[in-house]
Amino acid sequence: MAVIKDVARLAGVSVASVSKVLNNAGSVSNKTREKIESAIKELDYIPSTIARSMRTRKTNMIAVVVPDIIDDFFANVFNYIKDAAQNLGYTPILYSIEDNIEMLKNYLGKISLVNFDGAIFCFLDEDEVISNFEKIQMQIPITLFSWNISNVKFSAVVTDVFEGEYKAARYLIEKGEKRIAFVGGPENSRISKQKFDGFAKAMREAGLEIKDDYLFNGHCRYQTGYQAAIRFSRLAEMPTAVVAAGDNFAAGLIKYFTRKGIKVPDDIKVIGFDNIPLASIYEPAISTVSIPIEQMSREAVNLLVNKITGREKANRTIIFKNELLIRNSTDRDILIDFEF
Amino acid sequence: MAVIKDVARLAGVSVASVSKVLNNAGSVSNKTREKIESAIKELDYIPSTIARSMRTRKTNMIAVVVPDIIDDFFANVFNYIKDAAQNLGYTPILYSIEDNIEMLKNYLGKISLVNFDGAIFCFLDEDEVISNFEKIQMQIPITLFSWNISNVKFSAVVTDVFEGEYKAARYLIEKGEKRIAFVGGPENSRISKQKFDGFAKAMREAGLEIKDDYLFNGHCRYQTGYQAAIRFSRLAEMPTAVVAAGDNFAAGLIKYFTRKGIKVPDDIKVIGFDNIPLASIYEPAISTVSIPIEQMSREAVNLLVNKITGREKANRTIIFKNELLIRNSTDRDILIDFEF
DNA sequence: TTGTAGGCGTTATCAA
DNA sequence: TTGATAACGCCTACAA
Repeated sequence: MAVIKDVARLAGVSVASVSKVLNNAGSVSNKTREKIESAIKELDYIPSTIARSMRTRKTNMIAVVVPDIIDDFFANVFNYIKDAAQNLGYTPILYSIEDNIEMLKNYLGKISLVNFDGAIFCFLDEDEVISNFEKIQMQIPITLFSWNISNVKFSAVVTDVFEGEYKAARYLIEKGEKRIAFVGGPENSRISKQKFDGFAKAMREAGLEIKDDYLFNGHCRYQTGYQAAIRFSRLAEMPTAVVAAGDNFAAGLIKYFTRKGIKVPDDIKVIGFDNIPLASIYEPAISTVSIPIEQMSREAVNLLVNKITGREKANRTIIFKNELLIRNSTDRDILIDFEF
Repeated sequence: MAVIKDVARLAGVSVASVSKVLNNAGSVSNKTREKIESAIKELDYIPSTIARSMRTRKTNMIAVVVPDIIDDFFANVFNYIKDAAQNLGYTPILYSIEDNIEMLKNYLGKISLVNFDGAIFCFLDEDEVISNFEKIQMQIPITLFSWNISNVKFSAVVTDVFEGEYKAARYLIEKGEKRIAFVGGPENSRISKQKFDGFAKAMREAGLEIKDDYLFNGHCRYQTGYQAAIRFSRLAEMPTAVVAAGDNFAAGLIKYFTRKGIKVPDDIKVIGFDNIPLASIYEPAISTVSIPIEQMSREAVNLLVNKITGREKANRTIIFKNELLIRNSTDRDILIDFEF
């Protein structure tokens, strides 16, 4: 591996000049620049980003921490973040905590977050770790991708999942449903609680009871929805509608119901959350709450990079609207335009 | 941020001793060790991995390059690789080339793959880039996750997708299908060609014609399958079965057919590939070819790490079997055991 | 416009 | 068992 010194020697100049050409900073005559450039080519020289990082104290890497990368929602979020980051010259490093707060703490505590120029945390602002976040923020900028519309301690892109789930439940209630079940993510996760609270508010307002039997929690996978459906269908009095806090749940629910001859939406309605690609491709297409993850991801990166470069100093929160999308898992006859 | 010098000063020892404790190498008396350890704790000292990398020329990072991270298949592959790598103390860095060979070349050429201790390339051994791979391999070990069972230039975990697709087509032919269509990935991708060739072999052997109208290619997304279904269903003579080179294709196909009242599997049979979680949760459950990605991922990492550590010197290829899984998109009455 | 030299935070060699 | 010190490859005053 050639190093800068080799280039300098071959070009017959000093390392300083080579460095200047590399970073096109400082002044070099055209003649030396050419000599250097051809030496670089000849040697296949690539500057060591490690040595560079050591010297400049920047790595051009950002940490992206998500609850669970197997969940399509976060896979998509990460992908958008990746695109946005790469466009700005940053490499995103993915961390998945697999819905395990201990693992998160572990990352936060011992991982050398120092090696990153910044970090983005997606739906991870649990009370337990907020103080860790503040500590980290003393070292490097962080941005939250979150549900918390009133947070002021961090820069954030947020969408109000409480309100989103409220709208979902409200929709079912207005259609006349009374026995409505809820399938949520891990019980101890903050975002799950937010969604549940939105659901609960709609139920309370309508004077409807929230039965323990109608509640189910688990990782945001098909399986959880499937299991929930098994439980629900064994009840003496089955629910007639389910608010699912994720599209994966919804797909699992529908799968089991359909297998058992329970028709969706005729016998039971199901509504999801997130609007992952699966939601529109599933049959029946899944009604859901859509979150503008592409824009949110892009802005999350912008916010972070602005802080990293010092262009922006104060914390800022950008709020994004979510939207109820009605499809065939709640309404047999809705006609859906597929864009594809 | 405290550095090693601060620790040494606080403990009243030399940096050399601190370093020894950090790497528990060399010999230090218990007394100094204790002093150092408490100094570390007091200062919240974390060694700089950058400086460390600079000195040791190891980063403990491996590059993982996949064709398209939005494809669930590769999201799952990456996740397994991630687990295996982390268990061995390596951080995987994800690169998605988005089915674009130019982007791959770009990564290969200019990216400082030098910063990685090794790299894993997933289904990316196109002829065009093999020579680049060899060049890279002169710098760092690489492992291929591949279809190429007879490769000898690299260490690899492989599964024979040619044979897998052959089995899929064969199955439909044995059920009496004659008008069989094929939906494949990007035309210029090598793995797509392998799959097509497997399909074509079965067709040829059975004396069946491969019509141009029955061929469709695109990125491995739902949309491609959906579009293919549109095309197929407009034909004067529709196919009665489709071999889809990915489960996403299959889901898109089934979606469109079902919407149009074309029954799967009664009117048309569809078979996928990869056995992503979606395949079993879809309704009807999708017949597919299953690849043991968990074991393959683990072994890919093992192979690579063994080379990195020097435990293994020669190239080695491990071959994994794939398996035809019959579900309801080809057979109405098959009863499927869901493990969930 | 060019070059010299110091330092970023480690590890590793070699004396003491 | 300890500690000085020289790298690792790069950037950047500062001097020439």
